[in-house]
Amino acid sequence: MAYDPAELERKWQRRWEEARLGEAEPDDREKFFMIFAYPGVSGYLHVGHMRGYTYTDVLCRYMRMRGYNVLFPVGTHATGNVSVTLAKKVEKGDERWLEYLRYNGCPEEEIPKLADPKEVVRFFSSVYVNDYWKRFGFLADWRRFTTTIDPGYQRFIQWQFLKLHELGLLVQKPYYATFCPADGPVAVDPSETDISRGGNAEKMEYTLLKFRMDLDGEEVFVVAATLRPETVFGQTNFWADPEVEYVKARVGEEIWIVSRPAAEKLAFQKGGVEIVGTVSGRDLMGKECLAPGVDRWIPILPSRFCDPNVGTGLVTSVPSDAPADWMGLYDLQRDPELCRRYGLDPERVKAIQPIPIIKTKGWGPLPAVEICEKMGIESQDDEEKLEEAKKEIYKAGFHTGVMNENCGEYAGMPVEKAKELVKERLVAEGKADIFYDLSEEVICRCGERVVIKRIDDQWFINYSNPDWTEKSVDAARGMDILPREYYDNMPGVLEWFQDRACVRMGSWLGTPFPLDDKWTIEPISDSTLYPIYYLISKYVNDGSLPVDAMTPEFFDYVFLGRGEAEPLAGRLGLDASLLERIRKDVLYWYPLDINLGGKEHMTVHFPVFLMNHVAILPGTLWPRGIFAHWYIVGKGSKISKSKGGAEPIPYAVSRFGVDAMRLFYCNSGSPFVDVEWDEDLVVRYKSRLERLYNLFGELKEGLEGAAPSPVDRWLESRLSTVVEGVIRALEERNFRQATNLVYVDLPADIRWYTRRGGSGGDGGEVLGRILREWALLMTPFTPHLAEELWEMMGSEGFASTASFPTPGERYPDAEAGERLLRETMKDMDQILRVTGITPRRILLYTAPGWKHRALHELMEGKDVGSVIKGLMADPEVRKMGKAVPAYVQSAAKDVKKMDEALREYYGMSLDEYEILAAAREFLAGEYKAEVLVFKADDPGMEDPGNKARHAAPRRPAIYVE
RNA sequence: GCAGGGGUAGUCAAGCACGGCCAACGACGCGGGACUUAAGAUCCCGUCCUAAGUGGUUCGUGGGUUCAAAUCCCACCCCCUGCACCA
Repeated sequence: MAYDPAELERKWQRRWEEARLGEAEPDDREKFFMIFAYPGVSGYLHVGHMRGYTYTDVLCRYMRMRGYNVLFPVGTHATGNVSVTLAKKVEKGDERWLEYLRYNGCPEEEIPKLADPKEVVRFFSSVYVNDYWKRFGFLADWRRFTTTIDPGYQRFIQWQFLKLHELGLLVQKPYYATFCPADGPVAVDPSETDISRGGNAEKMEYTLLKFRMDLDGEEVFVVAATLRPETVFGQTNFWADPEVEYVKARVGEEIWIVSRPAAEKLAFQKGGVEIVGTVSGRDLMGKECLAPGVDRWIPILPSRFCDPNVGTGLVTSVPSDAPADWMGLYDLQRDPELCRRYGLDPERVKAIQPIPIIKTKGWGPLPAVEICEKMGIESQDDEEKLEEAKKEIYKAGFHTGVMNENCGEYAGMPVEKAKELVKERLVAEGKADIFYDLSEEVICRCGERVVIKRIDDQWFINYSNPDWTEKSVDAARGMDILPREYYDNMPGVLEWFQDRACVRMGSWLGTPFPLDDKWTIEPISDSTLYPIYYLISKYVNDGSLPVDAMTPEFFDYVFLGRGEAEPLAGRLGLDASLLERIRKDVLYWYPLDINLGGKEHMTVHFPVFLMNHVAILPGTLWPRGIFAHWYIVGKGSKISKSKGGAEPIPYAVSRFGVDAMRLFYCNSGSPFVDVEWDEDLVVRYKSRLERLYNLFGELKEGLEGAAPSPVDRWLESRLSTVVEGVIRALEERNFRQATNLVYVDLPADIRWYTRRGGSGGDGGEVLGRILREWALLMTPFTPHLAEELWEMMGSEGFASTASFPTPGERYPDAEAGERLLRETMKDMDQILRVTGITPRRILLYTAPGWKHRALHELMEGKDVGSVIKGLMADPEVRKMGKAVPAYVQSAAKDVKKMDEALREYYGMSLDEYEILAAAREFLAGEYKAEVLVFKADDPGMEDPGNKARHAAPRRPAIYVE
C-alpha cells in the first residue's frame, strides 16, 4: 500500500476522537498540565503559527506515553479591538478583506454574519479548533475550550481583579493615552489595527518653557516646547514665525501664547484651556521676553522653521547646541534688510553670540556651529541636513555631554542627569510645564487626528511593587524556563516591568472592570491567570455549572480553598459535591507545568502570567515552567503569498501532510531560533516519511523465517542507545536531536544491519521488536504514520496510549566490534580512492600484542619511560627496536586526548582479529575482492607491502593490490 | 539609546552552558558508483587543502588563558528583535 498521509490523518484522527484520547480526568497517576498561550482572534493563521502548537502536542504526547495523566486544553483570546476591527471591515464591505476571507475558504453564507464582532470570535475560534488544531492531530481536551468573552470567563476575570484590589495591587493615577477624539483610546503601533497612518509615532515628553512678557500692557507667556530642558542656560533669543497666527489661550490663571494646534492638543492634557484671542507672529517681533531658568530678557526674532504642528509652534533658541537655531541666527545676522522689515536693530541682532554650555566628547564648545560648518549647511531651509545634524548633536550631547561652568549649580553634571533635574526644578517653580505629543502625525481609522489625552483616573496594576516583584523573582528562580538565556533574564524582566494601565474605555470586547464598569479590562491584563480557568470551563460548557453561581465566593472556594462547600453550595444553588469536585480538580491539576508561547511573550505575557499567579494563588499553585519558542519566518522577509507559507493551513496540510509538517517544526532547527519556512524542505520530510513507511513494510515482510545473525545483538544495543538518547533529548526539549535519532540514525542503523546480513533474528523476533519500538518512538512527532506502522505490526491498542520505550540491554562489545569494522572500511575506502586501485586482494593486519599492552598501560596512567622499559624486557619485543619507543610516545599523546567514551572504546578487550576474520566474507562482497586478515605479530604472515608494522590497536594496517 | 539574541565550511543548520572521539551532527545541493532496458526512486561513497589512511589550515576580526578553544576571558566590526496598553 502506498503512503497516503491524508488517508492516515482521516483514519487515525477519527479513531482518536472516538476514543476521546484527549479528555483528561484526575486519577492516581502523576499529572502533566501544559498549554500554549492561546492565540488572539486575528483572522486566519499561517503555517508559522503551528510551530509552537505542535511542540505542545509533541510534549503532551510524550508525557502521556511516559505514564503521565496529561491535560492539554485550548482556547482563544478574543478581548480587545481586533475582532471589532474585522467586523467593521465586513460591515463596510472592505473588498480586500472579503477577498481574504474567500481565499481562506470562508463559506459564503458566513460572511455577512461576520459584521458582528462576537460572530467573528465564534467563527475563528471554530477555524482554529477544527481546521488547525484537530487537523494537526492534537490530543487536546476539547471539552474545556473557552474564549475570553465567554460569560464564565468574565466572571473569573472579575474575581481576579477583585483579588488584586483586595491585595492593594490596583492603583489609580494620571495617564497620557493616545486618543482619538471620536473613537476614544487607540493603539499606536506599526501593525496599525486602530489607525490609518503614523504607526511608528512615538510619544514624546516635551518641557514647555514659559517666557513672561508684556503684550500691550497685559502679562502673557510665550511658550516654547523643548526636548532639551537642560539647554536653557544657552538661550540667546526666542523664535516665532512672523507669518503664523498664534492664539492666546487661558490656561488656569495665565494667558499662554502658542500655535492653534498646540492649544487644541493642550486642551486634552490640561483642564480648562480656552482660546481667548489671537496674536500675529509679526506682532511679537523684537519684543523682549524673560527666559526661564536663566532669568534673562531675550528678544523674539523671526524664523521659518517654527512648525505650528510641532510642539507649541514656538521655539527657544540655543544656537550653541541646536543647529537650526544657529542657522536661524546666521541667516538673520547676514540679512540686515530682513531685520529692518521686522523693526529689528541689525546691530543688536549681530551682537548675539552663542553661549557654550555643554562639553561634548569629540566636539568643541559650540557643537551646533561646528556641525553646520562640517556638513556644509547653508541656511535654515536645509531641513534634511539640519535634522540629521540635530540627531547627531543630540545623541552625542545626551550620552557624553557634561554641563559647563555657565550652568550654575549644574556645572560638571552629566547631561543625562541635568536634563531631569532642570526640568523638575523649572516645573516646580512654575516656569515650565509638561506636554506630551506624538513624534509624527497619527490618523485614526475614522479619519480624526490622534492626540495625547490625559486620563486622571486611569487604573494600573502595580507591577512595580517591590515586594511583589521580589517574590516573583524568587518564584522564577525555581522554575523551569526555556531557553536558558530567558531564565537568566527573567529577574531583569520582572524588575523592569512597570505599572500597567489595565483598563480602557471605548467599544472593545472584554470584561467590565468590577470596580467601575465604565472601564473594560484590556487584553494583556485579562490573560494572565487563565490556565486555571480550564479546570472550570469544562463544567460551564457541559451545563453543570451555571454562570450565575460563579460568584467571588465560588472562586475563593475552588481556587483558594476558602469557606466550606456545604453552606456555600446552598447559597449558590449548587451541589456541594460539584464544588468539592472542582476543588479537587484544581488541587490535582494545578500548578501548570508548562506555559508555551512565542518569543513576543517574553517581555509582556510571561512576566504578568507569573506575577498574577504569585499575587493571587498560594505558592503551591505557582507555575512550574515557561517555554518561549522563536518563529517560522518567510524567506528573506515575512511569511508572504509570493514566497510561500501564506497559504491557508488546511491547504498546506493537504499538500505536505500533517506528519511532514510536524517533523519539519521539530527537526529543521532549534526551537530557540527563527527558522525559514521552506516548502522544498517540507516536501523532503514528506518523502523521507514515505521512505520510512516503505522500508518498514519491506522489513516486516522479511520477518517470517528470518534467521539469527551476528549483528542482532549489535542492533538491539543500538536501539537501546537510540531510546536512551531520545528520552534524554526530550527531557531537554531538544526536538531536533530526538527526531534526528528516530528518523535518521535509527533507520541508518537498520540499513547497516541488513547490509551486514541481518534479517530479523530468530524468526524475526529481534527486528520485529525493534520495529514496534521504532513506531512508538515516532508517535509523539508523526503520530498518524506511527499509529499506522504500529497497527501494521499487529499491535494491540493505540500507539498513542502505549508506553514509551525504555532503554534495553546494551552490548558495548557488539557496538565496538561494528565500529572497528566500519572505521576500518572507512580507511580502506580512503586508500582506494586516493590510489585509484580496483582491488583484487585486500590484506588486513591487526595490531601486535605488545602494542595493545602498551596502550593499556598508558591508559592506566603509567609513564612513557616505564612502559617502554617494561616492553623492552621482552626479548621478542626488543627486536622491534626503535619502533617501540616511537609507538609508545605517539600513543601517549593519543591517550591524553581521549575522553570518557573513547577510553571505553579503546579500553575494552576486543579480539580484533576474530572480528575482522568473521567479517571476511562480508568485506569480500562489499569490495568484490579477496580479503585476508592477519595478526601483525604472526611470524608466518604474508606482508608484500610491508604494511603490518603500521598496525595499531583499533587501527588495523591495510594493504590493497 | 536601553534591553535581548546572533555571526560556523556552496546553502540551511547542530555544537558553545559541562574546553579534549570537532575537519566540526544532519539535511540540501553537487560529483562518482550500484540497481534499472531507460528515467525516477532507493542504496553506497565522496564533497577545505594535501595524501596509500594516523598530516595541514578552518568556525565574524584581533588579542588573551590553557598541554588543548568553534567552545572560556577582553576589545572591535556587522546583523536581527523588543521597548508597553500592542496580541
